[in-house]
Amino acid sequence: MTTDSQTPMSDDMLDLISQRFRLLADPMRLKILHQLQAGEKSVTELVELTGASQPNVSKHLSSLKTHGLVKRRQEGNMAYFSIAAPFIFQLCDIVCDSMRTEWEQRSNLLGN
Amino acid sequence: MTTDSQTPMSDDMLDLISQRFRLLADPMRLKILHQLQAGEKSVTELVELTGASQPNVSKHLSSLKTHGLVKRRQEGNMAYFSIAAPFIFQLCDIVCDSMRTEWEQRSNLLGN
DNA sequence: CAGTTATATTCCAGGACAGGTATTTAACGT
DNA sequence: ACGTTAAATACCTGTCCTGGAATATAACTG
Repeated sequence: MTTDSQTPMSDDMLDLISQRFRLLADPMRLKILHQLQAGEKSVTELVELTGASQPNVSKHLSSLKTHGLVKRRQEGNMAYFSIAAPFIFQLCDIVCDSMRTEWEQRSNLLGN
Repeated sequence: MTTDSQTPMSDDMLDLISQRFRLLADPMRLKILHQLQAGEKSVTELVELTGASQPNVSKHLSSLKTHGLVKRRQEGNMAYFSIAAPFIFQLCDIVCDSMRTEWEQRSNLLGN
């Protein structure tokens, strides 16, 4: 299924979509998600891997969880987080590909 | 080609990707892009279609153009804008689909 | 129970950004 | 040249949001 380009999109829908994108519009959150792509991680692990402060990581994880992008599993003392919405990597792939093609076009303009 | 989940992503790359997402993380910009999906539009047309002020629309178009998402064509007195990066609609489609499936899951939980 | 470790939360300060108003620039018609 | 229309820019303000520091909560250990 694809988005209809004819019917105008409701403002509520636009808000929801932009909300989703805003969640991905932060380098630290992307970093966390990228680390989680390799598999489930505890908060402490993510703190070490990202170099961010523990409260900062916890806060980002909280918002990611609220919006359903990650899920949380508690085990004893610690909390393990993992990806709940694999589609985000499709999004990142599309963005990365678009940047690659742009760079290629630019280098072609310069090189030839 | 797909994003490598093994090698850590550089901070610069994460910044660039998040920048792209941030461009889509605004309802008004999404509205403008959605209108442009139907075809090239002048600034005045976009002002009418979106209900935003003219300076506001111009500013959004400016940032969209700077990041290569739209292109500008001048004709006499007026400026026509059109989509330069169709991949953004892939992104929106993926997000919309993800929201649809979430809602279906929720309604299933409630209904059954 | 006291101490320690892991995580979450609160509070605050600084920066980024969207929208409004006013103004400017540019191109057209008379 | 003047007036008008289209678009862009400058400036300001309020708001959102990120990150840091301190604190709170929760679970384990002895």
